[in-house]
This record gives sequence, structure tokens and C-alpha cells, in this order.
Amino acid sequence: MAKPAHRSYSRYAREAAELLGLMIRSARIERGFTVADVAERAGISRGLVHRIEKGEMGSSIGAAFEVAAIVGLRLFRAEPATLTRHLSLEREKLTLLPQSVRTGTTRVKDDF
Amino acid sequence: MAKPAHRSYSRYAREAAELLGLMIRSARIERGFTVADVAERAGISRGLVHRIEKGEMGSSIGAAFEVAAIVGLRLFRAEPATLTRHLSLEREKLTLLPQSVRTGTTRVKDDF
DNA sequence: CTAGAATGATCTATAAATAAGGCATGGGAT
DNA sequence: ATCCCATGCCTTATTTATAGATCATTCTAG
Repeated sequence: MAKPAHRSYSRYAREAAELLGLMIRSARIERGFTVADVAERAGISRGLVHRIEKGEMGSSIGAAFEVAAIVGLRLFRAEPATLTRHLSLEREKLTLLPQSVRTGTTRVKDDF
Repeated sequence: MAKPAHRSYSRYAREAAELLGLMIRSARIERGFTVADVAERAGISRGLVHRIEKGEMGSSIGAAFEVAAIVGLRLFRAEPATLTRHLSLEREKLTLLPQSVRTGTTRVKDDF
């Protein structure tokens, strides 16, 4: 049973999605692409590109990130060449972290 | 389920999603949250949080961004307080751009 | 102004995501 | 070492997103 409808989202999440959509639209227009252009190159429908640019929360990560890549938008302020490097660093960082979180026990809050 | 779409994604889009997932997982563990904790707070299932952390392309923008917000991850390197400001700037920028793109003419916009 | 084109919005059938639950494994604490 | 519990990974029913078509509107170019 999936959830009954109408999810609630935090303001931050909503604004982040809206900002992503606006940045995608800006980048697309600056590059002279139509919505249909981007849709075809991304292999998705025109309507979906439109919804992504509107920042609708239901669109998939894959579609949104693919569109962002097509219009040349850099996620995480990382160049394509350095994104892989960021990935490696993050993977390495994770191996140093505990692989499961134990609740109940006094969690160390000494973040650094 | 009759037509397996099997979408193809660019390497950049895939890596961006994976990086987002890894950063979410790092932030969650550093804060001492379990997957179940985050799922409950986000109002989604445990499995979905898990898939988001794995960087699966099918998960929704809304779920992923909500989880990111819960674990304290800053999208776009913007603080929550400044995200709204970024939104305003981006909206304003868009009003200065042409509101539709004409394909036929190679518009470079390098007008005089 | 007009014509053509891009955008925005709505509808339906279908494909896919999600929730919920269970189960196996592995890590962390004792 | 044992015991717990978080994680990871399935399956299935249901919900939701998506594709595709269509239409109205708005913008741009001429």
C-alpha cells in the first residue's frame, strides 16, 4: 500500500527543488534549447521536462539530473571531471564511519 | 509491467545521484540517525531511504531532498536562510531572459 | 498586426515507484 | 564469543509518475 496522497515537505526541500528547476530553465534558455529539445535528448517527455523546471517534487532524480546535465548545469558545484573524484573521496570517507548506527546508546554528539 | 523502459543515463547524472546518496548517508551516520529514524521523520518508507542513499535514479526529487534536509545536508552549498534569496535572484534572472526559445534562428543572444 | 512556434495545461492508459512486511546478514556492544 | 538491532534485499498490492496526444495561451519574428 503506497501512501495516501498529499505528502508534506519541508520548506527547505521545496525551495531546493524549485531552485533546481529555475536554474535548469535558466541554463536551458541561455543555451537556446527548447523544452522539446531537452526532452528528446534526455529521452523523456516534454511534459516531464516542464514539471522538473517547475520544481515538482514527484519527478524522478534520474530525469532531473539528466536534464541538468544536458543543459550544462553543474550539480554540487563540481565539474564533471572532478565529480568522480568527489565520489571517491565520499566513498573513502564512508569506510571510516561506523557502518551501522546504534540507537539507545549515548550517541556521540561530538561532531567536528 | 510489459515494457521495460530501461532508461539510459549519462555518466554525470549517475554520478551526481550516487554522490548525493553518499553525502546523505555520511551526514546521517555522523548525526547518529538510523535509516528508520530518517524514514519516519521524512514520512517515507525505510526502503526508500535506502534506495536514495544508493543513488537509485528512480527515487523522487521530493523524497531525496526531504531526506537531505533532515540529515542537515546543504544542497547547492546554500544555507537554508539564503536559499530563499537564491530563489528570488533566480526568479529575477529568468524575467530578464526570453520567455521562449526559437529554434530555427541560431540565437546566440550576443546582441549589441 | 499576423503567423508560426514554443510553452503551459489537461486527460487517459500504462509503466514505474512506493509502502509494508518479512527475512537474512552483518556490525556493534557487551 | 553471544545477543541485538540496523542494514540490505526481497515480494506484492497499491499509488503514483510518466508518455503521448491534444488544446489553449503566450511569445517571437517578420
